[in-house]
Formats: sequence, structure tokens, C-alpha cells
Amino acid sequence: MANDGIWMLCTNSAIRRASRQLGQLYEDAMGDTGLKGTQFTLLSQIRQDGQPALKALAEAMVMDLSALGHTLKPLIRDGLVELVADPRDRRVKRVRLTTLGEAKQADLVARWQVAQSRFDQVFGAEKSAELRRALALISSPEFADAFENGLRN
Amino acid sequence: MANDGIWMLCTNSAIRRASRQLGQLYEDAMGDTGLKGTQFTLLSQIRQDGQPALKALAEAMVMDLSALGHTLKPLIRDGLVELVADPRDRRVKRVRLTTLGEAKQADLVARWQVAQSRFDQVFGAEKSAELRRALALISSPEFADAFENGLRN
DNA sequence: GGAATTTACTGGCATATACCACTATATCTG
DNA sequence: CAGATATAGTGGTATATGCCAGTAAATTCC
Repeated sequence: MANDGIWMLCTNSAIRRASRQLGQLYEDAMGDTGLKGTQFTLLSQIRQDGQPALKALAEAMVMDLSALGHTLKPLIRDGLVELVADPRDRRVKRVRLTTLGEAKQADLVARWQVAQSRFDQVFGAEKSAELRRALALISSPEFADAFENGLRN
Repeated sequence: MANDGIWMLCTNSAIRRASRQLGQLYEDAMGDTGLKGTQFTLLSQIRQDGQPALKALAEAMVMDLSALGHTLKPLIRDGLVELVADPRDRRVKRVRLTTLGEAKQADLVARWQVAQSRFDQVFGAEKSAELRRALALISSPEFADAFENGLRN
């Protein structure tokens, strides 16, 4: 499996490489819906959060605020999500699924489940859950803090 | 650590999210060199392979050939790598580091090592190596094949 | 209460990455 | 050998993602 690349030494290279591969596999499973993996992720997270402020959503996704804004554009253009101003704090905008967006998301969940169970089957369900836990740990602010400032216990 | 997102269910979401975080951390460690993590990865892989054909490099990186072409553009523009035609097969182009590219790569290795050892320290060196193995497995063509066509043993 | 600061978002620019259509070579086949 | 097919790259278009500079609204501080 090409054990001789920097990805065997550099976790960053390794994770990006695996990202590309997994992105392909999941996207194929998404099929003709025309939506990307990231878009499914976003729709699902928005659905779960209800009506998150952009800032909060960006943080949850571990994504730059402006990157989130850009990424939402096609979804807004296609009428899957919409932005609503927060009446309490007029700096804040909240994202929510439109009716169309909810339908699309539900459709995608079914397809996603196929991809996810294939992954679990090939990689092993237990190892899969463990991998997600490890990745969530890496994605946490605590991890970033320890990385940047050293482990001071 | 926000245990309630889709990233706890969807390995694809989880890996992209962790990619973003790790990309940030490593890039910060790269400092003022002006190069991105991906560019370091590419320079390092090219260095290791010597003078790989674009196709072969794309495969090793698990990257689309045209994506690789686009990604190399800034590196070519900045004089870090160059393309040379293969005399045997004139369809083939090979990439190689320029003298400047070699110097830059060597410089980056030092910085990268700082980032990688911080990662190992925070995540655990053994777990870290194990994670890279898991990611390399996921990135392998065998994995993709099993994912797409099912495990037929 | 008004100036200074912080916060939330927007828009422009640059790289990362994929797909598709097209071109140039090379290889295969009758 | 000529036509069909396969292979390697290129260029265009679209999404993904980050940084920086700006804008507007809220909060803080005399």
C-alpha cells in the first residue's frame, strides 16, 4: 500500500491523503444527488443544531468563519438553507434548512448510511468508532491548545 | 469536545474536520516560510521519489491527476519544482525539485519535525504511528476496492 | 453618553481538489 | 500499416478552505 511516503511519518499528510480517498468513496455513494460530502455534513449539522449562528456552526465544524460563509453560498443559491438575522443581536445571522433542504438532507441520510456501513464493514465497526473518537479528540480545542502551548498539567 | 455532531457518526465528516484542525496546527508550525502543508507534503514526496511522473505522483498522493497539476502550478511559478518531458514516452512529464526547491524542502523538514513531535507528544507517539497506519490503510487501493465492491474473500 | 474595543459577518484573493472535455502520444488489432 | 483504443497531461469550471481587510452592531471604559 505504498508504505514509503511521507504519510507514514507525517500525520498531517496522512490525514489529508485519507481525506481525499474517503471523500471520493463517500461521494460516489452519494450518487446523483449532486451534493458533496461536505454539503451533506453541513446540512446534517445544521439540522441537528436547529438554527445555529454562523460563528457557532463554524466552531463546531472547526472551520474558518469566512470559509463557512463561502461554503454555504451554493447551498443558499440552491435553496437548501437560508440565513435569518437574529433579532436580539443584529450582528448575528443564523442558518436554517429550508423545506427543500430538509427533504434533501433526509434523502442524503439514507445514502450516507450505505457508505458508512460499508466503511464499518471494511474497516471494522469497533475500530471505526475508535477512529472517530481519535479524530474528534484531535479536532478539539483542548488538543489545539495542548499542541500550541505544550502539555502543562 | 462537542460529542454531538455528525462527526461522531460519519467517518468522512470526522476526518475532514480533523484535517482542518491539523492543517492549521501544522501550518502555524511552518511559520513564515509561506508554504502550505500540502506543498510541504508534495515537495517531500517528490524528493523521495526522485523524478516521478505526474501520474505516478498523483496515485501515490491519492490525488486526482488534474488536481495535482493545478496544485503544482504555484510551486512551478515560484521556482521550487520543474516539469521535464520523459524522452522514452513523450506523453509523460516528470516533476523534480529545483535547487531552490531542495533548499526550501530541507528548511521545511526542520520545522515540520517540530510540529510532528508536538503531535506525537500530545497524542502519544505509539497511538500516532498507529493512526498513520490506519490512515494509510484507508488510503490504499485495496481499501477502496473492498469499499466499492464488498469484501469478497 | 460618546469614544475605543470587541464581535460577527462579508468580500476579495489564493491555494486545494474534483470532474469533464480536449489534445497528443502510444499501443493494439485486423 | 491504418484505424480503434488506451494513456498522460492541460485547461476550464465548481466547490472547499484559509487569510486579510473592511463594515456594522454591541460592549466596555472613561
